[in-house]
Amino acid sequence: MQHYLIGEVARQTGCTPETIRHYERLGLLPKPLRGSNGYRYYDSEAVRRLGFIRRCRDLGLDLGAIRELVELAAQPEASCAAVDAMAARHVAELRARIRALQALADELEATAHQCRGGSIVSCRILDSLTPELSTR
Amino acid sequence: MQHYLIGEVARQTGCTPETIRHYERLGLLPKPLRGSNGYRYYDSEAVRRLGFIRRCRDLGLDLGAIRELVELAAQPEASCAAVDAMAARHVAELRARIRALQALADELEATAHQCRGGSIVSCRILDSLTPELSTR
DNA sequence: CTAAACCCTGTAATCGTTACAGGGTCAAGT
DNA sequence: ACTTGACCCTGTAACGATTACAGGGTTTAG
Repeated sequence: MQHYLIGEVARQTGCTPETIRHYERLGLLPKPLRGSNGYRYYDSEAVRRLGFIRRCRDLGLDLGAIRELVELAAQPEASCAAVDAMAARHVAELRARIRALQALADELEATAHQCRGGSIVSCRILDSLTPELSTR
Repeated sequence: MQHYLIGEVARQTGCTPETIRHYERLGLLPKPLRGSNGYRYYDSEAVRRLGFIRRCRDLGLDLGAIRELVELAAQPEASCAAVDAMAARHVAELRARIRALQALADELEATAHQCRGGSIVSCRILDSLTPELSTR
């Protein structure tokens, strides 16, 4: 059975060793075997699990949600519907974030185009970024 | 000349009083006048400036970038091109984030559809979230 | 005259990570 | 053998942007 040092695991998963130790402290990763020198030795299952966590983070899940998933996965008799529901909920959130970012990017781009090479006194960006105040 | 208590400014700009005091500590907002009771009194210029900051935050700019903008705005002779460049840079970042989120949402949605009501042992979501390990 | 709704300061928590200080270990090269 | 460099360890503190809390003072309406 192969084992890996924390640095190798880091390279394989795209996390840093610090993040891996951090996840261990949080209880998201099981405590790995330790050599007589105190080094952590991970098996491929641990690498797989960390890869899962990393990927979930990329998807924008927070560690709380990931913890839910990891715990769900640890009970193989549980219904897949719970996982499915989480996924659906998260997709909805992602779509909402995308819409908001899209609007903001469009807006910023539009205002930037109004301003080319003038001096800042007439710069429209700063003006257009400033919301109207209740003009009363 | 009208002046506003911190709570009124908060309501007008959508920040909390705590955030406003925080910005003052960071030097993003000039120190306001103080009454004999120690209360902060803001004028409409300060409200405007805070509105600008708030709006930039909504746009996804971090406080460092906002600080740059605020300082640029304070030097009216500076070229508008700098502001323009910042805006362009930020739009590019936003677009990249949008693309990534889009891909991830699609992926999560696709995998969720593969899994309806089964038990977790055969759940594809967890599998598909786990990246392929170097199969060697 | 007192209770609610404000305001103040200063400090610490949040989240997910990263950095640092101050050490120990290991493999390769000279 | 010995040093160099790349790794590993622990524990603690920083980051960014806020938010919460403790422990107080002030103002306003009933």
